[in-house]
Amino acid sequence: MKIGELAKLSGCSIQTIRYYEKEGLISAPERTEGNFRVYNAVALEKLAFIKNCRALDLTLSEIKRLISLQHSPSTPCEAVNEMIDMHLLVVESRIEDLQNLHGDLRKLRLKCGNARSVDQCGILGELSPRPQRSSTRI
Amino acid sequence: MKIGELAKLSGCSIQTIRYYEKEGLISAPERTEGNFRVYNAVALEKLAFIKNCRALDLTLSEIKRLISLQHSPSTPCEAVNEMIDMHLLVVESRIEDLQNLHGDLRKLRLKCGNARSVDQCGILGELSPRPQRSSTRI
DNA sequence: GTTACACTCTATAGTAACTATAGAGTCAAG
DNA sequence: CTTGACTCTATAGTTACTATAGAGTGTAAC
Ligand SMILES: [Zn+2]
Ligand SMILES: [Zn+2]
Ligand SMILES: [Zn+2]
Ligand SMILES: [Zn+2]
Repeated sequence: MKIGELAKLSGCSIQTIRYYEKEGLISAPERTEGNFRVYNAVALEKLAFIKNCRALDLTLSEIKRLISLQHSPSTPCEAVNEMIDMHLLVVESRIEDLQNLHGDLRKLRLKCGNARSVDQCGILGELSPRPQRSSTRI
Repeated sequence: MKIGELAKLSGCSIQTIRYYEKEGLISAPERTEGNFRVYNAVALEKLAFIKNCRALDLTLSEIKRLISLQHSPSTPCEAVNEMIDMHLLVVESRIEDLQNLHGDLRKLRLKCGNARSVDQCGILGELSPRPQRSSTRI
């Protein structure tokens, strides 16, 4: 099959497939006489693997590492476990950051009601630094 | 003050300050005879405003919009409220996505114990498409 | 006066993972 | 033989910076 069909079957765009090839995530396929790429079912599996990994938000370089690990099947798989563990930590800290952000945004949202003018806006007022509203200091 | 001092006081890097100027978030300051940028306290306040907004993950173009709103102080501030509301929705959906991802990663992590070889790795097995393990079909 | 040093200037390239073109070529059908 | 769908390469754009290179500025010591 040509790249268009592979794109449809895999759910990756044509440009993404060519990009993965350029980045070394999939191997360069055979070409027709007219220089068109020709793929087989194996290519589709490789793309599916990459898609699964991307759905877990693994980076392309992590995926590359996994692929290269697959090329030495008898080595221990510890590195895979570690990668997932690291990933879990990153995701957890991102969630925490976003939850803090969410709290900040909600507090900020409460600073302004409806139908004020820009210079009276509680939100903009909160975002602006306050040089002389220092009633808390003597 | 020159850009180095502003950078220290504001917590933005020198390059970031110049970048904000190029992007139109802060106005181009006066220059010395030797072509050095010269700032005053107002510039510091503008940077503080931008920093506050960035801490809430507002994009530079959203911040630009807020700044331009501040230039017409008597218009209603509805757009500000809407921006924050939109932002809350985006953050909420990102959190949800990440929590789903977290669940997926944890489930995946359980697929592999310790000290297997790469070709026996439960994680890699799960990430790979399974062409003939179709025991669920007839 | 010159030399060392810290600072600043512009312009450019890099980051991640694509997306979107431009302009040229391929190939089958009508 | 032309139309149209497809493909090719190469390049630029996305976001919010960061990191250079190479040149110039300004001040203080010697
Ligand atoms: Zn990772
Ligand atoms: Zn308001
Ligand atoms: Zn937003
Ligand atoms: Zn494993």
